[in-house]
Amino acid sequence: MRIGELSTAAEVDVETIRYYEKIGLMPAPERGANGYRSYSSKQLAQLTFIRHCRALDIGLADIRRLLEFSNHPDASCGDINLLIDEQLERVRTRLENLHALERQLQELRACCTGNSAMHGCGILNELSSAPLAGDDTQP
Amino acid sequence: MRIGELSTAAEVDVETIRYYEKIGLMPAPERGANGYRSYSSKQLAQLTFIRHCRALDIGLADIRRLLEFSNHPDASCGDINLLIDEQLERVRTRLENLHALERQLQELRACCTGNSAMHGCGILNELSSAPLAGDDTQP
DNA sequence: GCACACCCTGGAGCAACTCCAGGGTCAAGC
DNA sequence: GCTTGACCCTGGAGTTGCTCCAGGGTGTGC
Repeated sequence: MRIGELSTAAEVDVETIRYYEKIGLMPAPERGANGYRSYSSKQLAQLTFIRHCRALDIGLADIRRLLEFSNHPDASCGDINLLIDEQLERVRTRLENLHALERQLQELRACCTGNSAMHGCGILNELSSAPLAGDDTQP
Repeated sequence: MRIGELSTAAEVDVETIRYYEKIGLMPAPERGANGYRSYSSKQLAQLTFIRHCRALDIGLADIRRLLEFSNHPDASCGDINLLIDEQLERVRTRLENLHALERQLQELRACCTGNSAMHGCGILNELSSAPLAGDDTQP
Protein backbone atom coordinates (compact mmCIF):
# COMPACT_ATOMS: atom_id res chain seq x y z
CA MET A 1 0.00 0.00 0.00
CA ARG A 2 1.41 3.37 -0.97
CA ILE A 3 1.09 6.42 1.23
CA GLY A 4 -1.87 7.84 -0.68
CA GLU A 5 -3.87 4.65 -0.26
CA LEU A 6 -2.97 4.50 3.41
CA SER A 7 -4.06 8.10 3.73
CA THR A 8 -7.45 7.33 2.19
CA ALA A 9 -7.93 4.13 4.17
CA ALA A 10 -7.03 5.63 7.54
CA GLU A 11 -8.45 9.07 6.80
CA VAL A 12 -5.21 10.73 7.80
CA ASP A 13 -3.52 13.33 5.65
CA VAL A 14 -0.41 12.26 3.71
CA GLU A 15 1.63 15.05 5.24
CA THR A 16 0.51 14.01 8.68
CA ILE A 17 1.60 10.42 8.07
CA ARG A 18 5.05 11.57 7.03
CA TYR A 19 5.11 13.81 10.09
CA TYR A 20 4.26 10.87 12.36
CA GLU A 21 7.11 8.95 10.80
CA LYS A 22 9.51 11.85 11.27
CA ILE A 23 8.78 12.10 14.98
CA GLY A 24 8.90 8.33 15.37
CA LEU A 25 5.24 7.76 16.17
CA MET A 26 4.90 5.51 13.15
CA PRO A 27 7.78 3.17 12.24
CA ALA A 28 9.60 3.87 8.99
CA PRO A 29 7.95 1.64 6.38
CA GLU A 30 9.65 -0.40 3.71
CA ARG A 31 10.51 1.30 0.46
CA GLY A 32 9.93 0.18 -3.12
CA ALA A 33 12.67 0.33 -5.75
CA ASN A 34 11.50 3.83 -6.62
CA GLY A 35 11.84 5.02 -3.05
CA TYR A 36 8.10 5.11 -2.42
CA ARG A 37 6.90 4.12 1.04
CA SER A 38 5.13 0.76 1.20
CA TYR A 39 2.77 0.02 4.07
CA SER A 40 1.28 -3.17 5.48
CA SER A 41 -2.19 -3.67 6.89
CA LYS A 42 -0.63 -3.76 10.35
CA GLN A 43 0.55 -0.21 9.85
CA LEU A 44 -2.89 0.76 8.66
CA ALA A 45 -4.27 -0.61 11.93
CA GLN A 46 -1.74 1.38 13.92
CA LEU A 47 -2.48 4.59 12.07
CA THR A 48 -6.19 4.05 12.57
CA PHE A 49 -5.53 3.57 16.27
CA ILE A 50 -3.65 6.86 16.30
CA ARG A 51 -6.47 8.63 14.50
CA HIS A 52 -9.00 7.36 17.01
CA CYS A 53 -6.84 8.65 19.83
CA ARG A 54 -6.42 12.03 18.14
CA ALA A 55 -10.19 12.23 17.69
CA LEU A 56 -10.28 11.99 21.48
CA ASP A 57 -7.70 14.78 21.59
CA ILE A 58 -5.14 12.53 23.21
CA GLY A 59 -1.68 14.07 22.80
CA LEU A 60 1.00 12.42 20.71
CA ALA A 61 3.14 11.70 23.77
CA ASP A 62 0.26 9.82 25.39
CA ILE A 63 -0.48 7.96 22.17
CA ARG A 64 3.14 6.87 22.16
CA ARG A 65 2.62 5.45 25.64
CA LEU A 66 -0.55 3.66 24.56
CA LEU A 67 1.28 2.11 21.62
CA GLU A 68 3.99 0.87 23.97
CA PHE A 69 1.35 -0.58 26.27
CA SER A 70 -0.15 -2.52 23.44
CA ASN A 71 3.27 -4.05 22.81
CA HIS A 72 3.32 -5.44 26.36
CA PRO A 73 0.04 -7.29 26.38
CA ASP A 74 0.70 -9.04 29.68
CA ALA A 75 1.10 -5.96 31.80
CA SER A 76 -1.80 -4.65 33.81
CA CYS A 77 -3.94 -2.05 32.17
CA GLY A 78 -4.14 0.27 35.17
CA ASP A 79 -1.87 2.75 33.43
CA ILE A 80 -4.24 2.94 30.52
CA ASN A 81 -7.16 3.70 32.79
CA LEU A 82 -5.09 6.39 34.43
CA LEU A 83 -4.22 7.94 31.10
CA ILE A 84 -7.83 8.01 30.00
CA ASP A 85 -8.91 9.42 33.35
CA GLU A 86 -6.33 12.18 33.08
CA GLN A 87 -7.53 12.96 29.60
CA LEU A 88 -11.11 13.07 30.83
CA GLU A 89 -10.05 15.41 33.60
CA ARG A 90 -8.31 17.75 31.15
CA VAL A 91 -11.39 17.79 28.95
CA ARG A 92 -13.63 18.61 31.89
CA THR A 93 -11.39 21.43 33.03
CA ARG A 94 -11.44 22.89 29.55
CA LEU A 95 -15.21 22.54 29.48
CA GLU A 96 -15.54 24.54 32.68
CA ASN A 97 -13.25 27.25 31.37
CA LEU A 98 -15.11 27.43 28.10
CA HIS A 99 -18.46 27.69 29.88
CA ALA A 100 -17.13 30.60 31.91
CA LEU A 101 -15.82 32.14 28.71
CA GLU A 102 -19.19 31.79 27.04
CA ARG A 103 -20.90 33.54 29.94
CA GLN A 104 -18.39 36.38 29.85
CA LEU A 105 -18.74 36.86 26.12
CA GLN A 106 -22.52 36.91 26.39
CA GLU A 107 -22.28 39.47 29.13
CA LEU A 108 -19.93 41.54 27.02
CA ARG A 109 -22.14 41.28 23.98
CA ALA A 110 -25.05 42.62 25.99
CA CYS A 111 -23.08 45.79 26.74
CA CYS A 112 -23.61 47.06 23.20
CA THR A 113 -27.00 48.00 21.87
CA GLY A 114 -25.66 47.94 18.34
CA ASN A 115 -26.23 51.42 17.04
CA SER A 116 -24.21 53.76 19.15
CA ALA A 117 -21.07 55.39 17.82
CA MET A 118 -17.86 53.81 18.91
CA HIS A 119 -16.89 56.26 21.62
CA GLY A 120 -19.92 55.03 23.52
CA CYS A 121 -19.49 51.36 22.73
CA GLY A 122 -20.11 49.38 25.86
CA ILE A 123 -17.93 46.54 24.68
CA LEU A 124 -14.80 48.63 24.30
CA ASN A 125 -15.53 50.38 27.57
CA GLU A 126 -15.92 47.09 29.33
CA LEU A 127 -12.73 45.64 27.87
CA SER A 128 -10.82 48.78 28.76
CA SER A 129 -11.78 49.04 32.37
CA ALA A 130 -12.89 46.46 34.88
CA PRO A 131 -12.67 42.78 34.14
CA LEU A 132 -15.97 41.00 33.74
CA ALA A 133 -17.41 38.99 36.56
CA GLY A 134 -15.52 35.77 36.96
CA ASP A 135 -12.50 36.84 34.97
CA ASP A 136 -10.19 34.35 36.58
CA THR A 137 -10.06 31.69 33.93
CA GLN A 138 -7.19 30.33 31.92
CA PRO A 139 -8.93 29.07 28.77
CA MET B 1 7.18 52.67 34.76
CA ARG B 2 9.69 49.94 33.97
CA ILE B 3 8.71 46.68 32.37
CA GLY B 4 8.67 44.77 35.66
CA GLU B 5 6.24 47.22 37.22
CA LEU B 6 4.06 47.16 34.14
CA SER B 7 4.12 43.39 34.30
CA THR B 8 2.94 43.41 37.91
CA ALA B 9 0.33 46.09 37.32
CA ALA B 10 -1.19 44.48 34.24
CA GLU B 11 -0.61 40.90 35.38
CA VAL B 12 1.12 40.06 32.13
CA ASP B 13 4.48 38.30 32.02
CA VAL B 14 7.54 40.41 31.15
CA GLU B 15 8.45 38.09 28.31
CA THR B 16 4.94 38.35 26.96
CA ILE B 17 5.08 42.15 26.99
CA ARG B 18 8.30 42.10 24.99
CA TYR B 19 6.68 39.59 22.65
CA TYR B 20 3.69 41.89 22.11
CA GLU B 21 6.08 44.68 21.28
CA LYS B 22 8.01 42.49 18.85
CA ILE B 23 4.90 41.58 16.89
CA GLY B 24 3.67 45.17 16.97
CA LEU B 25 0.66 44.64 19.20
CA MET B 26 2.07 47.08 21.73
CA PRO B 27 3.88 50.20 20.49
CA ALA B 28 7.59 50.43 21.25
CA PRO B 29 7.89 52.45 24.45
CA GLU B 30 10.34 55.20 25.24
CA ARG B 31 13.74 54.19 26.57
CA GLY B 32 15.70 55.55 29.50
CA ALA B 33 19.39 56.49 29.22
CA ASN B 34 20.24 52.94 30.26
CA GLY B 35 18.17 51.44 27.49
CA TYR B 36 15.40 50.28 29.79
CA ARG B 37 11.85 50.48 28.48
CA SER B 38 9.71 53.18 30.08
CA TYR B 39 5.93 52.89 30.01
CA SER B 40 3.11 55.38 30.52
CA SER B 41 -0.22 54.73 32.20
CA LYS B 42 -1.81 54.81 28.76
CA GLN B 43 0.24 51.80 27.80
CA LEU B 44 -0.76 50.10 31.02
CA ALA B 45 -4.39 50.63 30.03
CA GLN B 46 -3.73 49.17 26.60
CA LEU B 47 -1.97 46.13 27.99
CA THR B 48 -4.80 45.59 30.46
CA PHE B 49 -7.22 45.77 27.56
CA ILE B 50 -5.20 43.11 25.77
CA ARG B 51 -5.16 40.90 28.84
CA HIS B 52 -8.93 41.14 29.18
CA CYS B 53 -9.31 40.13 25.55
CA ARG B 54 -6.90 37.22 25.97
CA ALA B 55 -8.86 36.08 29.03
CA LEU B 56 -11.77 35.83 26.60
CA ASP B 57 -9.50 33.84 24.29
CA ILE B 58 -9.70 36.47 21.59
CA GLY B 59 -6.85 35.97 19.14
CA LEU B 60 -4.07 38.50 18.75
CA ALA B 61 -5.17 39.37 15.21
CA ASP B 62 -8.66 40.21 16.48
CA ILE B 63 -7.24 42.20 19.38
CA ARG B 64 -5.26 44.18 16.85
CA ARG B 65 -8.53 44.97 15.08
CA LEU B 66 -10.20 45.98 18.33
CA LEU B 67 -7.31 48.31 19.14
CA GLU B 68 -7.67 49.91 15.72
CA PHE B 69 -11.40 50.33 16.29
CA SER B 70 -10.78 52.14 19.51
CA ASN B 71 -8.57 54.58 17.62
CA HIS B 72 -11.49 55.51 15.37
CA PRO B 73 -14.08 56.43 17.96
CA ASP B 74 -16.54 57.88 15.48
CA ALA B 75 -17.06 54.79 13.38
CA SER B 76 -19.99 52.52 14.05
CA CYS B 77 -19.42 49.67 16.42
CA GLY B 78 -21.13 47.03 14.30
CA ASP B 79 -17.77 45.46 13.51
CA ILE B 80 -17.06 45.01 17.18
CA ASN B 81 -20.35 43.25 17.71
CA LEU B 82 -19.56 41.02 14.78
CA LEU B 83 -16.16 40.16 16.17
CA ILE B 84 -17.59 39.28 19.57
CA ASP B 85 -20.35 37.26 17.96
CA GLU B 86 -17.82 35.31 15.93
CA GLN B 87 -15.79 34.66 19.04
CA LEU B 88 -18.90 33.48 20.84
CA GLU B 89 -19.67 31.19 17.93
CA ARG B 90 -16.17 29.70 18.02
CA VAL B 91 -16.46 29.12 21.74
CA ARG B 92 -19.82 27.42 21.33
CA THR B 93 -18.53 25.16 18.59
CA ARG B 94 -15.62 24.15 20.77
CA LEU B 95 -18.01 23.52 23.63
CA GLU B 96 -20.05 21.15 21.51
CA ASN B 97 -16.96 19.30 20.39
CA LEU B 98 -15.68 19.02 23.92
CA HIS B 99 -19.00 17.69 25.16
CA ALA B 100 -18.91 15.01 22.48
CA LEU B 101 -15.35 14.25 23.48
CA GLU B 102 -16.31 13.89 27.11
CA ARG B 103 -19.05 11.43 26.22
CA GLN B 104 -16.67 9.37 24.10
CA LEU B 105 -14.03 9.26 26.78
CA GLN B 106 -16.58 8.20 29.39
CA GLU B 107 -17.78 5.48 27.08
CA LEU B 108 -14.21 4.37 26.50
CA ARG B 109 -13.41 4.40 30.19
CA ALA B 110 -16.36 2.11 30.81
CA CYS B 111 -14.83 -0.48 28.49
CA CYS B 112 -12.24 -1.44 31.08
CA THR B 113 -13.16 -3.10 34.32
CA GLY B 114 -9.75 -2.26 35.72
CA ASN B 115 -8.23 -5.61 36.55
CA SER B 116 -7.90 -7.57 33.36
CA ALA B 117 -4.52 -8.16 31.78
CA MET B 118 -3.72 -5.94 28.87
CA HIS B 119 -4.47 -8.33 26.05
CA GLY B 120 -8.08 -8.15 27.14
CA CYS B 121 -8.16 -4.43 27.82
CA GLY B 122 -11.38 -3.06 26.44
CA ILE B 123 -9.91 0.37 25.97
CA LEU B 124 -7.13 -0.77 23.66
CA ASN B 125 -9.54 -3.01 21.80
CA GLU B 126 -11.93 -0.16 21.32
CA LEU B 127 -9.24 2.24 20.13
CA SER B 128 -7.90 -0.35 17.73
CA SER B 129 -11.08 -1.25 15.99
CA ALA B 130 -14.29 0.63 15.43
CA PRO B 131 -14.57 4.28 16.25
CA LEU B 132 -16.81 5.14 19.16
CA ALA B 133 -20.32 6.38 18.56
CA GLY B 134 -20.23 9.92 17.30
CA ASP B 135 -16.62 9.89 16.26
CA ASP B 136 -16.99 12.69 13.80
CA THR B 137 -15.67 15.56 15.83
CA GLN B 138 -12.78 17.90 15.26
CA PRO B 139 -11.86 19.01 18.78
C1' DG C 1 33.19 45.98 46.54
C1' DC C 2 29.94 42.51 46.20
C1' DA C 3 25.60 40.11 45.96
C1' DC C 4 21.41 40.01 43.85
C1' DA C 5 17.43 41.65 41.46
C1' DC C 6 16.34 43.55 37.45
C1' DC C 7 17.01 44.80 32.53
C1' DC C 8 18.73 43.96 27.51
C1' DT C 9 19.05 41.16 22.85
C1' DG C 10 18.60 37.42 19.71
C1' DG C 11 17.37 33.01 19.01
C1' DA C 12 15.50 28.37 19.99
C1' DG C 13 11.66 25.41 21.48
C1' DC C 14 6.79 23.86 22.30
C1' DA C 15 2.17 21.13 19.81
C1' DA C 16 0.62 19.24 15.95
C1' DC C 17 0.47 19.91 12.04
C1' DT C 18 0.36 22.43 7.20
C1' DC C 19 2.35 24.28 3.20
C1' DC C 20 5.87 25.02 -0.12
C1' DA C 21 9.71 24.62 -3.59
C1' DG C 22 11.95 21.84 -6.46
C1' DG C 23 12.33 17.63 -8.14
C1' DG C 24 11.42 12.32 -9.46
C1' DT C 25 8.03 8.39 -11.13
C1' DC C 26 4.44 6.20 -13.54
C1' DA C 27 0.31 5.06 -16.24
C1' DA C 28 -2.87 6.62 -19.83
C1' DG C 29 -3.85 8.75 -24.07
C1' DC C 30 -2.45 10.82 -28.63
C1' DG D 1 7.70 8.70 -28.55
C1' DC D 2 5.82 12.37 -26.03
C1' DT D 3 2.98 14.82 -23.08
C1' DT D 4 -0.21 15.34 -19.31
C1' DG D 5 -1.48 14.81 -14.79
C1' DA D 6 -1.59 12.31 -10.60
C1' DC D 7 1.20 10.77 -7.38
C1' DC D 8 5.59 10.45 -4.73
C1' DC D 9 10.15 12.31 -2.57
C1' DT D 10 13.04 15.64 0.62
C1' DG D 11 14.08 19.46 3.52
C1' DG D 12 12.67 23.44 5.44
C1' DA D 13 9.60 27.23 6.78
C1' DG D 14 5.20 28.90 8.75
C1' DT D 15 1.25 28.71 12.07
C1' DT D 16 -0.32 30.55 17.37
C1' DG D 17 0.98 32.50 21.58
C1' DC D 18 3.91 32.33 24.12
C1' DT D 19 8.14 30.48 27.15
C1' DC D 20 12.86 29.71 28.05
C1' DC D 21 17.69 30.39 27.53
C1' DA D 22 22.53 32.22 27.08
C1' DG D 23 25.29 35.81 27.65
C1' DG D 24 25.65 40.13 28.97
C1' DG D 25 24.66 45.11 31.20
C1' DT D 26 22.54 48.08 35.22
C1' DG D 27 21.10 49.52 39.74
C1' DT D 28 20.52 49.22 44.75
C1' DG D 29 21.43 47.79 49.48
C1' DC D 30 24.81 46.32 52.82
